[in-house]
Amino acid sequence: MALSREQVVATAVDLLRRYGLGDLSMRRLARELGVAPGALYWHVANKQELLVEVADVLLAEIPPVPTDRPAPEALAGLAVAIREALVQVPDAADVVGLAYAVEPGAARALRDLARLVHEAGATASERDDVAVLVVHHILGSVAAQQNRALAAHIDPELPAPDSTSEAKAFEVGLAVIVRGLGAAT
Amino acid sequence: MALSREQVVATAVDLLRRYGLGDLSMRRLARELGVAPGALYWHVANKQELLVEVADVLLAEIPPVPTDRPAPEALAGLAVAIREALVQVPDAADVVGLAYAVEPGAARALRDLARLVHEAGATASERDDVAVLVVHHILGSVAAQQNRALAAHIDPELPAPDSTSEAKAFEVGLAVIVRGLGAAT
DNA sequence: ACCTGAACACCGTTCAAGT
DNA sequence: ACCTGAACACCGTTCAAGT
Repeated sequence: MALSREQVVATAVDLLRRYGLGDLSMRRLARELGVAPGALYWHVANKQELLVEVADVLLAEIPPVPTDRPAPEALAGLAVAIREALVQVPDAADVVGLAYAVEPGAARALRDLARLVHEAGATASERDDVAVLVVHHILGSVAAQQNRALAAHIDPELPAPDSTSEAKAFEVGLAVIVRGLGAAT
Repeated sequence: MALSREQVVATAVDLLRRYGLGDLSMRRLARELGVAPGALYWHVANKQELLVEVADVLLAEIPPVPTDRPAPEALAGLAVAIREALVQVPDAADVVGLAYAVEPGAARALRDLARLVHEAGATASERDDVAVLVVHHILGSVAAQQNRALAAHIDPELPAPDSTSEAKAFEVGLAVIVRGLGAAT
């Protein structure tokens, strides 16, 4: 049976989850699918396009935000949920960062985030800029925790990151942003 | 005359400035220096160590912050200065992000930033977390602007980023953070 | 001490030719 | 329509051997 674009993307996600971006090469992916490397280029224009698709899959898995809570709470909840989903996937910050640069509004989760920023008190002119700030905070926090885990793995002298306190550090920054929104001039 | 570690790092910085990270390979760097690729490994353990040195050079060039202004102003001024310096250098966000993950307190500019966050009203417990937030905001903003410039270069349909409005978007996010600091609970 | 030559195990991408 | 085979132009890193 012929290969499909969906199959290529799904296997790429699987490879990323299991071994990280370093092992997500076009050649490795082709081997995993039992085809020649060139075959992939029938289904996907190039590696960058593939990675954008991979990011979309990761972001699509984030549960939609409940509609009954006040906006600042819902915003914080969604940001935490996105961070939690991404921190499980090796190099997720790099992959999503690339996708976000290419097409910022592609994923529903990120559009919801922008909307909640607005409802939490950002003026119309601030809205997009603050949404970007929150996304950067999420991706930065994910990358930082994963980098510390990697460093601890290589050098056993270093302490392994405690995911609870990493999450807490993230929420401190998030709280500052939300407070800043409320205290608009 | 023998090669020196400083010479290797300086040429790496030059290559990054002129052609970006894609052309900063160990082999390309060796060619530029007129030596065999293996020669570099006498002066530098591996590519990652080299990139950390490159980041340190970039950050060392940022002018120290004047001491006479109030902390929130000085903080904003320094953040803008760091962003401005890095946005000139292709892929600077990736390089500095890597270095920051490996050794967060290495560069004077970043230590100053953490100190000013404290003086601008962060409690002792918030201090480091908010400094991290500001660094992520800077690196995210730099990466975003450079990515848009790249996208516009590839696809001439897209608008080239206007550096003034990019800077303004950055300052909006920064202002939210500073306000959030002042409005501590 | 410092460097070369040569190798090892890889990359992303293209494209004529096959089915 | 979909894929193979083979190539092109690269990577980072190691290490015996040379000076």
